Amino acid sequence: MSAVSDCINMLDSETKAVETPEDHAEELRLWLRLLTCTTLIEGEVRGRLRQRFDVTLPRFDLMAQLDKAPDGMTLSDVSKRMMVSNGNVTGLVERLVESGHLDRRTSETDRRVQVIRLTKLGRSEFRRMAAEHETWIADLFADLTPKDVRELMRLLAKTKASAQKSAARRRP
Amino acid sequence: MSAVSDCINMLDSETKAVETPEDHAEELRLWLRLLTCTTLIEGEVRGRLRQRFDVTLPRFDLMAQLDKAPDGMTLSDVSKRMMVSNGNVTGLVERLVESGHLDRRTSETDRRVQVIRLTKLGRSEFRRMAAEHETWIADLFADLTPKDVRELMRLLAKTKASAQKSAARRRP
DNA sequence: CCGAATTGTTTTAAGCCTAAAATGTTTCCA
DNA sequence: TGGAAACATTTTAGGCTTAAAACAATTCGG
Repeated sequence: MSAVSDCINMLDSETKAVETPEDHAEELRLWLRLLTCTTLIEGEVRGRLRQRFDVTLPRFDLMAQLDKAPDGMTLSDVSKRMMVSNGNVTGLVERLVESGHLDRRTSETDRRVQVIRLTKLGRSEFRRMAAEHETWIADLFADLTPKDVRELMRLLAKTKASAQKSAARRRP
Repeated sequence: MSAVSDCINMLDSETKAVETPEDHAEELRLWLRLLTCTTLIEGEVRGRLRQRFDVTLPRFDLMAQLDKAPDGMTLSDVSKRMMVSNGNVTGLVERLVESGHLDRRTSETDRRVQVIRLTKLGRSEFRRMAAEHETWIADLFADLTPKDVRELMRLLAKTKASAQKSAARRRP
């Protein structure tokens, strides 16, 4: 390679002024592996919830959010926490109110807002499921040492921050 | 704590004969963080695919599988690779055949089997999307060092193996 | 104060996804 | 060879999910 092309390449890598097709195969593989892990575990949890408790994963997730909020949450809160669309929450809540697990009421101070809470039934059923759920998760991760867990936590925190930054770059 | 209870606890942890409510909060947090990362990145990729190419993520994923298999794949192959149900693939393929991206034919040697391939259109569109997709992923993971990437790959491989083992324990 | 943005929720249309049952085909083996 | 088991796919019924549009209530700035 000539001195001139060396110089051009150096400029490229320094300034990013020219498009050189870089190799991002490693990041791609990492993303696929991350996705595989999540899909695998999620499918396993979904199946166990259905078999043991005849409940779906989204219902369980919604109840988990509410269990942490004794004073209730608004639908937008839930939607942000669960990272799903608003309309999605509307339907989910509808079914859980119908089955007696949730209580929904319009806020006294802002008539746009719906506040939802677990009912007694909802809370007791959730607690029962959550206890077992925790053992499933422990079993699924059983081969990881405490050090592995710590290290994964750290790297995933870094990953999350990186992805959030990238997302913010696109729509500021 | 008495020597007797020491002894009992030791037996517990050695033999797992008695149920002691152990603390699995760390594993639970790890799972939630893993899920958050995946959901975040998946949502971002989904949005970009829709905006730039008006294509859905499942369609893109299916085409990605086929791009790696020039001789085509059977529906079950695809279903296993993508870790989704058979019926799901049927519908997905239907729509992609309809739009001219896929070619589906019954196997000559086994009339149960459907073999699908990318059409010329499908392949060229996929390659165009994949090139850009790769840069999105690189950007989403941009803050990870090469060492971080390697370490995550290793730990996720271990996680996957652990989860598969746990799943196999349940349905052998 | 009043209209314009903003905010919270629901609706709509389309597609994705699953588990289970049904259908058609091949293989296995007694 | 005949039928049972296994396999590949489709169908079914129901639920999940999204983006975008519509609707309702509040807030904000002039």
